[in-house]
Amino acid sequence: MTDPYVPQEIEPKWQQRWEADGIYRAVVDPDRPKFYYLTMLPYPSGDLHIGHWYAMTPSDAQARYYRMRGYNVLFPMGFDAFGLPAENAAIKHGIHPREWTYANIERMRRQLRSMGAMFDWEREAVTCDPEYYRWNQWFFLKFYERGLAYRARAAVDFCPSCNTTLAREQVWGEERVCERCGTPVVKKDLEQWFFKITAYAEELLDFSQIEWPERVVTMQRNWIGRSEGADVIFRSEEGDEIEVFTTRPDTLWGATFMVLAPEHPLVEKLTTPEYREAVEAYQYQAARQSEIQRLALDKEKTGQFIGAYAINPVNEARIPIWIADYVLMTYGTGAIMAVPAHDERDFEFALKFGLPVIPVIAPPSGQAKSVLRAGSYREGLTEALREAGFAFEEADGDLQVTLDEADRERYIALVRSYLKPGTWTEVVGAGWAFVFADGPVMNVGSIEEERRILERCQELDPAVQAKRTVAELLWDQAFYRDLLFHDAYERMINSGPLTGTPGEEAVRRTTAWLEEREVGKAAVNYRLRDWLISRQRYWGTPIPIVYCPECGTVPVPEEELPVLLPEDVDWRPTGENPLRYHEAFLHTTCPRCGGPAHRETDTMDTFVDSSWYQYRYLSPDYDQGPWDPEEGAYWLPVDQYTGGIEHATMHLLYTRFFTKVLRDLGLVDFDEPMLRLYNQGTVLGEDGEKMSKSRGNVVAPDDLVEQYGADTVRAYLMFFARWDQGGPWDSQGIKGPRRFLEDVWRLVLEPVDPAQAEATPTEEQVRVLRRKTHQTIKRCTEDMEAFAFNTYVAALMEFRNVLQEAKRTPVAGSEAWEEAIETLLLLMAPITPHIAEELWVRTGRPYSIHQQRWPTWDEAIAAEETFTLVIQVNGKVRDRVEVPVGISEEKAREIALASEAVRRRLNGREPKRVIYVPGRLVNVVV
RNA sequence: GCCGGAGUGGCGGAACAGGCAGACGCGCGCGACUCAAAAUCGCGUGGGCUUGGCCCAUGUGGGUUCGAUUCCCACCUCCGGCACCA
Repeated sequence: MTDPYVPQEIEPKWQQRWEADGIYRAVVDPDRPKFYYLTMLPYPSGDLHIGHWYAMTPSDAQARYYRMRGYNVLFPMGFDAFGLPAENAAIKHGIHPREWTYANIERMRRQLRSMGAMFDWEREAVTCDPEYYRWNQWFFLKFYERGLAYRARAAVDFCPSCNTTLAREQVWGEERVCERCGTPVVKKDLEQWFFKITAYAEELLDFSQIEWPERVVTMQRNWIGRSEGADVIFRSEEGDEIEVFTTRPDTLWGATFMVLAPEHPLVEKLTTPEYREAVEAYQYQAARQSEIQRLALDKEKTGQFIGAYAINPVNEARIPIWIADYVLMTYGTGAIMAVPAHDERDFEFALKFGLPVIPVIAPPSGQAKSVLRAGSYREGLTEALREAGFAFEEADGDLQVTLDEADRERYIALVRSYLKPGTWTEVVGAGWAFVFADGPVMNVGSIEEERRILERCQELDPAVQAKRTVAELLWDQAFYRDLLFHDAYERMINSGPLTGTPGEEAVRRTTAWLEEREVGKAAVNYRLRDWLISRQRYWGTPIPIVYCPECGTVPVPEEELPVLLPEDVDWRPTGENPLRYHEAFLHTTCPRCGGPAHRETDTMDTFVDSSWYQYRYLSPDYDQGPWDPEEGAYWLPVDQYTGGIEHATMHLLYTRFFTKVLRDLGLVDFDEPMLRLYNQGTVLGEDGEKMSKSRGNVVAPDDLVEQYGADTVRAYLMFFARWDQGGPWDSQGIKGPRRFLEDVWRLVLEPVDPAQAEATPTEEQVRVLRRKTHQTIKRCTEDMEAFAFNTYVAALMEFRNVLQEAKRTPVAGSEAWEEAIETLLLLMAPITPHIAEELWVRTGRPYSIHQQRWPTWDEAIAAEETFTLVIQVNGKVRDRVEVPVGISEEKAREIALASEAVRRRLNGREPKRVIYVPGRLVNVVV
């Protein structure tokens, strides 16, 4: 009797043996090609989650695969050990964050070992070790020297629950919640430290050197948000420069007002006394509004005139200055020129507040519209219009005419002679013309003209006396509405010297024109903001800065690093940073003048730690630099990185930025930290929802290992879904992989029936088995390369099914059988390393299976001899015939036409067409 | 609103340079073993019908094609990201 499969016994045994033998130790070996395989490091929360297993075990399988393929693979692990939970635990339970963190790390190391992964533990790095964060400080100083770390006062996002500021990337979604705890953030005006990631905005948009998922690339691209346009300098009447950024310099002549962000620094100065009160009220309300997250979804525009005017530099037009919260201080210059005719938001604003609209770009349709109001024209006009070929419709006596822009003059001439005295009509198209019966044709081409037209209309018609602008007057005619606003790139009109410039040249020529006159220049603007790294918390890396009353802001000298986090601190129940009250930490001497000074008490965002951990892993004990350059020269950069998508615009952006700075510091000689990236999906609870303690749908890996063994858990995680998709956990489904392992156990260990063992297999039996063996190697190899772990396991299961059959035939025990078993075990080694090793060694093969070469397949052996020729009639399968692989087209057609099913449908007729797809099918078209 | 991704049996999922839809697994049904149950083994398992055969089936409706889960158009639903970005 074969002993049963007891993973609880064999798994710890092999884990210890592998570790004792150091078989996963990766050392620099210039003779072998290296492969740096990295998976995101966990936060030591206390317990390994099934999500960690889901992230790490398929990565481990692939790392093992590369190893078997002959690469020198480095697969390290560490802990992202600074952060809030440790500090919250301290406040709540009185345990020091250090103690809490290191105890958790100890526990998680044990749990990680139970995975049976090939981590090289001698490379482990823990980010809260002073020997780690010392280098965070060192990098900070380097950044500071280069002007890449700076302190500034700014309106920043603050999480009231975490009691600290956050980077823009760490505020999520429409509700603007804290990435960590989900609490809505508030704005605060604070002095904070920033890393100047915007200096690398352009380079960060270049993804040409990395193979990353399109999804991540798109998210980063959108996050950086590059737009091209021009900076234009407007001036207040008093001469203050007001710079705006616009992507549409070609619409400059249509700027009829300016809008500043409510918190724009010039507002204070420009506001006239009679508007001061109203402006301050608006500013107060706007600030409050952003705190309430503007939850009211009505996007109704609000704003306030500040009493001042600006001069449009292209036409000297005097335009009012407003403030409104739809202009953001954080984008561009915090001020805009408003072109209501060609910007939807400005249009809405202008209509609401009665600001003039001047069209300066011809509409894309090339059409114009005109309304002749009932009673404003004499008899015979309809006939005349018809005769002249103008299309129109009658609506309540009004005539609504749609004409080609080219016919504008002809139309005006015709209509004029029919207008009754004291009336007018409009032509709205490329420009808006007013045709007065007893006066000139007037064009809405400037603010003055707009005024004059409005006044004249009001004189003639009391009904329009309440209208504040021509646009408002025209808006009343629903027929005109689609022509009053558009944002197409088209021919410029009403634009002084540039009138007539075609759409495709408009932006470029206007920009050149601005540059000549020195009132503007081409500019690129980014949505990306600098990375706010200050955190008002204890459990993080102290920022190595000292404030001296004499010398100001002074960096701590390199040789004084690390600035140690003091141990003996008093916890504040509010979560307020205890460093601020730690006298010994706070008070220091100025490194420059030796006088009394005090330390910066903010600590760094923990994303600083994870921005370069892949380098520290190489030599976690090295003290001459952040890492040993010799190790770096061999292992870097990371060849394959795996982890969750949630870091797309945080960690994954920061680490790219960091690497580019390190390159500019001369520390690395490449541009990108991770050449290839793959994002796994998420394991959901059995109810299909995100796993959470409150839902009670959490799956604990320790229990699963206890019940099924690590190999089963690994195999199931790789089998149950596509890795990049993830899906709900199924406590029934895990039985499949467990049965698979038990079947393999018996398949390999239970002796073959002597009757079969002694019998000689037929050539056919041998050929069929070997074919399956080689086909399986091929499938598994391709699946492994493609991260298709689910079909990889499926292929192994299929192989198992075939072997179970074969074991009952004389092929069992043959050479082909041995080849099959050996192959099976080798292919299982990356997925289920323990059972593979156990069976490998038990069958007398040399330890360790994890030091064997990956099997190769022979195409000739893997090749099928026959295939199922599908016979279709009109595209529907009607018959199937097994035929040799090399069958000629002629022969295939013959077989198909001879098929009973085909003959019945043909019914003596000739087929219309016969389509032959080699190796697949014949389709008879009747 | 904009930008991505996805909709396939009872369930998880296979198969897409256009060519046998449902690999593999779970579950379920029947049978064997058992006093019995579990475990295990064998067989079956998309739906329907007038069942030696035929019809319908890959979110919905169209289209291209000899042939569409795969390509094109429109729409619906779900998930993710962004959201007054000038």
